[in-house]
Amino acid sequence: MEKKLVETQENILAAARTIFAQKGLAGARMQEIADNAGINKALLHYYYKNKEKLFEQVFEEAFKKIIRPLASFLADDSELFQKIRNICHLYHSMLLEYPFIPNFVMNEVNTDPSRILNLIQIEGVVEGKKKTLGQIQEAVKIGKIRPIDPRELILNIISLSIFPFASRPITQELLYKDSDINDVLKARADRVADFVIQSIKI
Amino acid sequence: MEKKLVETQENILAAARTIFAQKGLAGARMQEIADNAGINKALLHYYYKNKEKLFEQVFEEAFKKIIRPLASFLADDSELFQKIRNICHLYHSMLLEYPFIPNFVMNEVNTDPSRILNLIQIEGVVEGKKKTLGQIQEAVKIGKIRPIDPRELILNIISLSIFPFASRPITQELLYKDSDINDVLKARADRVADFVIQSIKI
DNA sequence: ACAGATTTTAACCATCTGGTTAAATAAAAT
DNA sequence: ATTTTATTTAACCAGATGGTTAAAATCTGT
Repeated sequence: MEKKLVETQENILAAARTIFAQKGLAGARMQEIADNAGINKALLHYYYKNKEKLFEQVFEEAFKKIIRPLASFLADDSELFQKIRNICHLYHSMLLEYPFIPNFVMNEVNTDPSRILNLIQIEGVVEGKKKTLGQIQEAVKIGKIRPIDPRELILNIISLSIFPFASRPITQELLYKDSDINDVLKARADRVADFVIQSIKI
Repeated sequence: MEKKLVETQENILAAARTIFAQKGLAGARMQEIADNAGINKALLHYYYKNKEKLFEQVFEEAFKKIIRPLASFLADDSELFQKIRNICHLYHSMLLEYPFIPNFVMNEVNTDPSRILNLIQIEGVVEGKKKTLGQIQEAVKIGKIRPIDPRELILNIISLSIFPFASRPITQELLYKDSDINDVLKARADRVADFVIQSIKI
């Protein structure tokens, strides 16, 4: 019994992820989510009281997928260049599996910024941040890397890792019309890390 | 008479930009746009037959604001490093004025990718592209810059320029909670150009 | 076979929303 | 002054949508 219960729930969540990611909270239709999950609307409401509750769960999952690689990076004790390679790989492997996440999260955060305020504290981001900002500052001081604002370095790494996924339809049409952009993105983790390291190393 | 006609129309468009950017096509309400424009719903429909037509105009404007700096870059005859500085400044000054555009465009393109297919051909992007891709390849060949796929270089420049605006709410909360992120973004054009050039130059 | 949980069917409802209409007013152009 | 255009008011409508309900049917563990 447990099995079917969980299975149906997972069908609903998978459908909700697809529809919400494509159309957003306002554009998604409960009927379409039900269809996509292979059930009917009544059963959908039997599992999730209302659209908002279902959305919250999907959004929270997605947001955590975005914030976790960053938290890992900030808490990582490795040497700086290795850390950079690590986060690039974390983001790229996550985004190849869930390419819809950046757009989805950024869009809903834009619509209702208060949604993240509760979610952003958790996951141990705060503690790790101090450590890594200090590590970068130290690397600048001892002449291991060029002078750069640590926050800027982090922002650059994230921008290079995430933006190509968020902008995929345009980027594909504009730059990779002939080739397979998925292969491009697959190979990109190493390239991004090299690009960043090349820029800061002395 | 002309004056008032144009003024009302501009009020409507300004309101539509605000509401559509915040809530998307599906989430926007015609009543809210009318309120925001200081008119009533009947008059709004007197100017724009329906929501879709109004949205199309707003979206087209926004998309052109995104694509034009890129077209400029691709058509630019300057020396490569100067071109990179140029596009970084173009994007940053545009986005400081219209910070909502990246999110808005990426989101709606994601919802309905066919929307850009007509818009992407125009603006002389196609011709310029060949030129700049060749220029970058030549720079690699003569050893002016490190080996890099030209499309990748372009994608990196755009990622670094646009992503921080698209992700502003999260970035602000995460990295720039104490400082004013607007000042950060204002100073960023030069920093991004330097970051890129530093990475590719030999 | 029985009890309890899951799923379907199918109808229903209240509300919201895009869009319309028609008449009255105000403003501008002639 | 008269005509034309812009704007308001206020009511209305049809369709979509989130959500509910109740009864029947199906499944599952015991």
